[in-house]
Amino acid sequence: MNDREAGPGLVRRPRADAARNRVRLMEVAKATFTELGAEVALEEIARRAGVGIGTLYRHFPTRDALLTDVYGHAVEQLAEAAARLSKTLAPVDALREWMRLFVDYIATKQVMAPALGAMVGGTASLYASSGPTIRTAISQLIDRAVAHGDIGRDIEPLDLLRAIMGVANVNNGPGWQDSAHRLIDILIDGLRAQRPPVHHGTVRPR
Amino acid sequence: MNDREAGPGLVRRPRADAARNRVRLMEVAKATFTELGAEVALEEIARRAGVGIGTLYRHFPTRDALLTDVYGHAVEQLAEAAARLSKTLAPVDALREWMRLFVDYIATKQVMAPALGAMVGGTASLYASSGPTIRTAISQLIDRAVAHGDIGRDIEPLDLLRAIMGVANVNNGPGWQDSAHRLIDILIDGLRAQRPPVHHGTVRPR
DNA sequence: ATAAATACGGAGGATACCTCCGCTTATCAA
DNA sequence: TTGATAAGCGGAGGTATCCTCCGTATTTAT
Repeated sequence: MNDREAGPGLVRRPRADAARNRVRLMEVAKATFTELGAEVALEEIARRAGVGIGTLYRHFPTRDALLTDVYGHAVEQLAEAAARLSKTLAPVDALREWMRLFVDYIATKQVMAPALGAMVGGTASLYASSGPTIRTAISQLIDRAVAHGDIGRDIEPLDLLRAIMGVANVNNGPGWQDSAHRLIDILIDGLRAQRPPVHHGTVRPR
Repeated sequence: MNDREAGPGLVRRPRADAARNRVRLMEVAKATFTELGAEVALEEIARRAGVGIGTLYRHFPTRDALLTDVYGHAVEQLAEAAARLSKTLAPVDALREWMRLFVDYIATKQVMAPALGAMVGGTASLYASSGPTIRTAISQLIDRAVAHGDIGRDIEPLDLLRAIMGVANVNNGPGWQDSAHRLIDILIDGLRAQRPPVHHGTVRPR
């Protein structure tokens, strides 16, 4: 009946109530972050989830841990998008599209601004968990564009995102997305300005 | 002996102890912000200054008020620098230099990152007090470059600074200043990429 | 059914914010 | 100088949030 070996390495099935609470906490946390912002009191989340504060802290020892678990999948989606765009678009276009996607994610789930912000350089723990994933994604896009000769400038991948985050951190006025998109274009043009000598005749004018 | 008119509009000389405490608080706050970051407990500052917390709050009703008063002069210096650079350098160079100056300010007084950050778009109150000054300064530089035909792209002035702040917000590793400087060059090249048709023969290659 | 592991949950200590008000001190007029 | 009074001081204390700790309750596996 038991699918585990007995003995010192014994691993019990996780308790049903624990699993239930964890899932419920994540659902409630996501809704509450969206409704009240990422600074909401953790006790509010526990209260809404109908569990004690102790339970919340047991499952997610820090606020960052909670944010990471709640929004981690978004990071994965962004990483997948980078791979997909690399296959379907010209290098520079892929880079541009991915950055726009990044902005759109922030726009859709406002709360992701602090979360993604931390992921590209904020809180150490959050950075540790998701930073490398994001970094790999954008590095892949940049490397491809460099290899293709479209851009030649040496840029720290995450710095591109940090620049955009800077604009997004002020989602005042409905115009911030346009600002961010314009900034992306400017950055890309800036990157192209110093591209190495072209080696295949034509360079698509954007 | 009294240089004021008596009467309903009477204005006493401010009390000496009040003036002393205000100055002392600002000195201590500056030192403490630099040492412990902008998030330090205000009660710590009051303690170090040897005054009661009530006194601190009377002089500076909010943390932002304190930050503004402590770092407001830096904003003025930046504004003056913009005017000065406008007179001594070519438009694009003035813009570049000013942005570098902005970065250097952040680098020198690390705590200015949050303060300047708020000034270019964070907390409403801080933005209200210093935002316009900064905005005027950089707008002046951008307008001049546009008028001169060096850059043609429509950019929200503060967005340039926000982009740089994004990089500065992560002053991890000693390399961030270089990153910021590189980003400035990229941004400027990006802005130049779409400049309007030149109308005076030569355009200085950077 | 029972033992043992696991998880629950909230009381409570710690810290920080900010207000309020009785007491102190500086200023000004006489 | 002195007295009246405006101005300022400062910290107690209410509120809020964080996070830990541990007695109790639940679940699992035998």
